[in-house]
Amino acid sequence: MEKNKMIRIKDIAKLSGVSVGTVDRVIHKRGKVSEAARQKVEKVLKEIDYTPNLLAKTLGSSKVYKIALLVPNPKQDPYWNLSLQGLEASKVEWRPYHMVLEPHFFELHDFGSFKSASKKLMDSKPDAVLSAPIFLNEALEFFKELDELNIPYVHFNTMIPDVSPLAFIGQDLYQSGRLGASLINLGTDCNNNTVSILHVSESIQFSVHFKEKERGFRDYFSSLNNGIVTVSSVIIEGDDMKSFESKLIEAIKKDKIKGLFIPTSSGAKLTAEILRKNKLSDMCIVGYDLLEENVELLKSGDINFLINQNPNRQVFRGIHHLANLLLFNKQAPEKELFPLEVITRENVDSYIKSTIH
Amino acid sequence: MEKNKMIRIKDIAKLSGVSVGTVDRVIHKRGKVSEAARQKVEKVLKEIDYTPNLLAKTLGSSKVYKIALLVPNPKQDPYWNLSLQGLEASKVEWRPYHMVLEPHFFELHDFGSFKSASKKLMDSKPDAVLSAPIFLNEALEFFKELDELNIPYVHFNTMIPDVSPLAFIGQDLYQSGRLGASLINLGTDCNNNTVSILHVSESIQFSVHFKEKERGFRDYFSSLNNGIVTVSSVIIEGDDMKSFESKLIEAIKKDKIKGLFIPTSSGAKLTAEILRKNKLSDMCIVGYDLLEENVELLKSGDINFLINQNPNRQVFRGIHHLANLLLFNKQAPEKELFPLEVITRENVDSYIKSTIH
DNA sequence: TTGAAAGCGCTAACAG
DNA sequence: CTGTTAGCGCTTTCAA
Repeated sequence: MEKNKMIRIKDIAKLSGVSVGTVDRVIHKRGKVSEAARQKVEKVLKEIDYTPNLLAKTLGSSKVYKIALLVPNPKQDPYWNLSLQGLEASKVEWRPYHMVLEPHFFELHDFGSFKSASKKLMDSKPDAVLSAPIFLNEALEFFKELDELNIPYVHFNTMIPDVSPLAFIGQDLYQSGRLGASLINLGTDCNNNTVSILHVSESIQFSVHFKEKERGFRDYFSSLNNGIVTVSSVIIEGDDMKSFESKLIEAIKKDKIKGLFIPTSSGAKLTAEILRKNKLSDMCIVGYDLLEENVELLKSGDINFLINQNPNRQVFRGIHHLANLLLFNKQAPEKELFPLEVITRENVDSYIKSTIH
Repeated sequence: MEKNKMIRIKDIAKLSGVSVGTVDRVIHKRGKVSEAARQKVEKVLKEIDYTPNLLAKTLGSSKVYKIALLVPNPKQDPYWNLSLQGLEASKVEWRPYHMVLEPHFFELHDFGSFKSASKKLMDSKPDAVLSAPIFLNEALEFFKELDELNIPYVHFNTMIPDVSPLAFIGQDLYQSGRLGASLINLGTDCNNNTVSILHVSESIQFSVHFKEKERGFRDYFSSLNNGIVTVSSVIIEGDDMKSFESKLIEAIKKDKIKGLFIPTSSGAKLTAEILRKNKLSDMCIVGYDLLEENVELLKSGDINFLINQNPNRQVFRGIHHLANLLLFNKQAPEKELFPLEVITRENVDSYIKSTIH
């Protein structure tokens, strides 16, 4: 079944008639090898299937790898706080392999703080970077810089154009929108309804993210042929929060809205409070992510579904790929798409209890 | 932040005034240590926080651990085939740590084959066992034997009484039944319906499993106060397959069944085929697990929901716990409950694509 | 440009 | 009973 013995550098050395030192130099391209020796070794390497022993490798080496994280300040937004939990899990996972993980935070609505955070990050000379690509265009120069210095980086949460990270970790946002639509379709009893997508104080920087979800949402309903469902959209801008309530209520009354799709994780709570206050309880609401407040709302029946983006695991996997690259030189898949998890009142506890996930 | 240096056996030796050999003997309780030396070392151990370096440990040791798996023959049932995929993932995960994983199969309906498989398993002298506890009572003596030999074992899939494995990995089956009920409740348009749980050729051995699901299913509907839903149950026994069709159709007609809950992963296909043949399309069906056939049915709209039990990951986690025990002496949690994953036509692809999960 | 050799932290065999 | 020592496979000097 299994190969009898693992092949060691020593074996390769013997086979190619050189010393272990030379083999090591060839494998790691550390130069200082004659053309003749290099060819002999590479010939052998081609013929056999050598996998270095990770244990011996990190035990024998003093090199410490540093992976830097660049994310919005978790104190500002519970969503990013969730993602940070993945960092802690990663720390214990990789500590044995000399991997140091350092988060760098910036303020969501302050480009200046992004500038300075990314500067500090670069100063720390990381071997790799995991980043949530906020401030899209403005941050392009940051990714350029990483490219130039040959520092590998992985993106998560939102896929952005014109950048080619080593990998992207996240969900299919279009499909996420479709799923949200299908859940609302399930939850609203009859046809002949209006449903609406509610954009509540979304950062402009994320427009791609929410546009994709909206596209999926609308496509789902327009491809539905059994009933007439109208899709509208309500937009609540950044400092519009005072008029949020009146605007929302007005739209609901005018369009007879029966279903609300809220693509921001923190929008559900604001909305549910308004609906409750105005005694509008026959509404089907789909929100995002297992924030504590959202879990409450699900249990109390104020909202009907959540779609879980699993930000903590996104970070965990992002670091996994980076570590694998640094340690084994193993290429990550270009895209790792996460499952679109449907959370209801009846399965939410099972998600919260499952520690790992 | 981090401790400056990791503490090594060498340090402990110096602190307690003995040699590394003695420290090693104390730590591993290999005897051959004088009371005086033991006390000195243990005093130091108590004061500092020593964590052995796993890399050095497995590198320096020739010990190979063997974990045996005892599961139904995957060729007989696609469900168990899924679970076996977790084995392959575990193999690559743990190979670097000298962990050998060996499956042992038995036939689902043949107690004799269970006997001989478990016998062979014991003969292979495993260091730990992961098992799906089929043949409940009949297998008790097997677990007794493991207890006596002090071989740790973990159960997955179904929790059984009167046995205390190191850990149980699986789902809350009662809640799973409730979830199934809630999905059917969503999927059937109006109230005043009959819904039914369909027991199709379930192994008697699993009765606990299905009883729990049924209990949750019934409880959900009886706690519902907004509509009158009647719950019936249709039982198709092992060799009753010829009369399956007539029996099912008869029940549907008689009770005006609008929703079917099918707690076996392989039951959905049989049922869906019959319904399609008899042109009964306005039925809400909830089945289990991402068998290829079930995925097809979900996509074609013949069934409405699947609840994913994630058997492959159950195996993966079970082995994870066992390996952690053998390697680090790290205790596993008594129960690891998995999230109850809701699969619909709109998110099924996202689950299939996500390799890891 | 090369080979030899000294670690990395732990285990296990071997003399005392 | 106890200390010493030779590996485990790889990295990283250091001479040659």
